[in-house]
Amino acid sequence: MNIFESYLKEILSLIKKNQNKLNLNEINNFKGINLEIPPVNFNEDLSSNICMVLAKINKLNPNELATKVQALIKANIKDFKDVKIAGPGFINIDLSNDALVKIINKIFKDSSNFGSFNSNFKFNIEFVSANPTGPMHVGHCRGAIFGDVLSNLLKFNGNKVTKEYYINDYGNQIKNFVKSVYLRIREIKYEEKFKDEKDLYPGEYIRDIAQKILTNNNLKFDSFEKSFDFLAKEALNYSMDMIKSDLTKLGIIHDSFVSEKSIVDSDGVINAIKQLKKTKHIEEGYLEPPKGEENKDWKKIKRLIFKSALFGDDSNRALQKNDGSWTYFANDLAYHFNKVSRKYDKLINILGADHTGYVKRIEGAVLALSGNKTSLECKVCQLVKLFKKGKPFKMSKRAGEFISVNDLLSEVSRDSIRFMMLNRSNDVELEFDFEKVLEKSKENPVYYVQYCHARIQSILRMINFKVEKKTTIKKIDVNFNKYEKDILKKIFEWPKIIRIASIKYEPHRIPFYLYQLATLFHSYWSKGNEDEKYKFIKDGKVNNNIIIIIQLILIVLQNGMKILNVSLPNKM
RNA sequence: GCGCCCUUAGCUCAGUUGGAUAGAGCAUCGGUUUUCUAAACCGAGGGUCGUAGGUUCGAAUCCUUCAGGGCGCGCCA
Repeated sequence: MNIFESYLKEILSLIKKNQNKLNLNEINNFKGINLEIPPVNFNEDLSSNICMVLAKINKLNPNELATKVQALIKANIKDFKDVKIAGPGFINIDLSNDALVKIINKIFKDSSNFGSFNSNFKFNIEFVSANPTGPMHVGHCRGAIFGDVLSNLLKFNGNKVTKEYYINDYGNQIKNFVKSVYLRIREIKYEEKFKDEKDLYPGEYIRDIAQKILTNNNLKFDSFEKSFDFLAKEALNYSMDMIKSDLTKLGIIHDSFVSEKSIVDSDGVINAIKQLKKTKHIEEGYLEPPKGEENKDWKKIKRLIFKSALFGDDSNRALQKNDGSWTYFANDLAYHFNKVSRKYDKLINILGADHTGYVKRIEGAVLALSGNKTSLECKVCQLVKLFKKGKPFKMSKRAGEFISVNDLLSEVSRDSIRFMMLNRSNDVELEFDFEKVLEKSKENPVYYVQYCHARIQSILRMINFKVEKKTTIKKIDVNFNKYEKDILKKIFEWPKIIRIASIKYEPHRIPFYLYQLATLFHSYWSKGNEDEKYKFIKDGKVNNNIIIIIQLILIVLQNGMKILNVSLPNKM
């Protein structure tokens, strides 16, 4: 819903009609022309760069053009109270009260969709995909919440979104994981000492899994090889249950879980390779030795190679190991071929910072596999730096020392974690101060926004006012005061925030915006402390302007927090 | 060495896909509760937007150079 689109159209058609008078030859390229809320220091309701853009294309003086356009608009568009020229050629517009009423009614009419714009794509967003070898830790949280909120945001605009989790239940890591469980079982059942070898998982949760398996089964577990298939299935189930339970507690529910093993077992790799051989993206050949540290396992052997260098990757990538078995990347090709075959319009992967080097090859792979029909965009979330008592706190699953999501959730509310993890752009590192997040105070932005909602609900309770879904207003009794106007302008900005957040896949813009909106409200509210005339409630009543304003704020808070999936308490 | 990301107030960060006088929070200093929720508000100080060029009516934003920091650079997953 673009609430100013109709005005922009009116202006454009007016200009087209008067093209000759305005000396405009080129008029078909309207790219970059906008009509939006001016910066805070300006009092006008709307602002357009139209004259500057058109003047550039037609090689005219922007100010002269603006003077003519100003006269045209003034004479023809009734909803505008005043039209001014400012700066290098901006057209600034004051709306009439009638126009404000129209816009506000538009918002009220379809309040639960206020801010969304029509979009109808089929998305697949893959996120979390934490290895099923242990519980989720704090670092996983960021990508998890990012992906979840991005999904909500895209759905808000009318897209269809599949939230997907890729289970890496294949390969050496799983072997080591299952071996760890096996050894813990031996420890419990036969009192054998747990050997702390370097690739094993020493974490306490492994013992829990072992214990659960023992409780439910009366097998001997006298050979690792013989027990493997059974143990792998059981241990992975317990592990995934842990992860799913953590995700649920964070408010995240995936629509789809895809197993790497099942992809490989159903000849997925072979099919993907067949496809890529057709398109000549795969060849048999030799690779250069790896550049970083020396690798004693490296062998110069003829093997299948994906030509990822065609897509900007540093080098081509091996699909087979020394023994001819598939690499992780080969399996991933199969998985993404599977995604492509499910006919999505757009694929998104949310990755951790340690996977940046992987982006080009996998994005290239999707283009190759789909014949350029499907695009994959990888969003990389930078590290979460955990601080404890002023010192960085390192997490390592291998070492078994980490703060799990479960630990975190036992002390910090889900709301705070969700809001906090989105309070930075995904491109920058996030400092997550354990102590700070534990504080339930103004340090924590989520409380500030929730408090805004609680205050509004308190007012509504006080005057016994019931908010109706589809309300309308007929006119505005008195002009909005400057505080109300500032809030209105912020409200009118909401669709733009949503649009940009959606286009750029940047959900962090939402918490930032909501915080700003809450600031304006708290500020206005407090004016009543200084000046009696700004008190909201007088003789048990609230004037119409305030009723309008707080209902609008409610709409935005509700739509925004619904996307974030953070609660809005009525009382605090 | 190569790739990706970052560099904006003392600190942590926003910044509208090129717009007008670059903004918040924290910290510092000073104010506001017999009053609708002080979990709040108001005011003050604080900036060569890392450096040097370029593109144009206009650059924190785009291009190039250099410097500093982070992540990665397997035939691990």
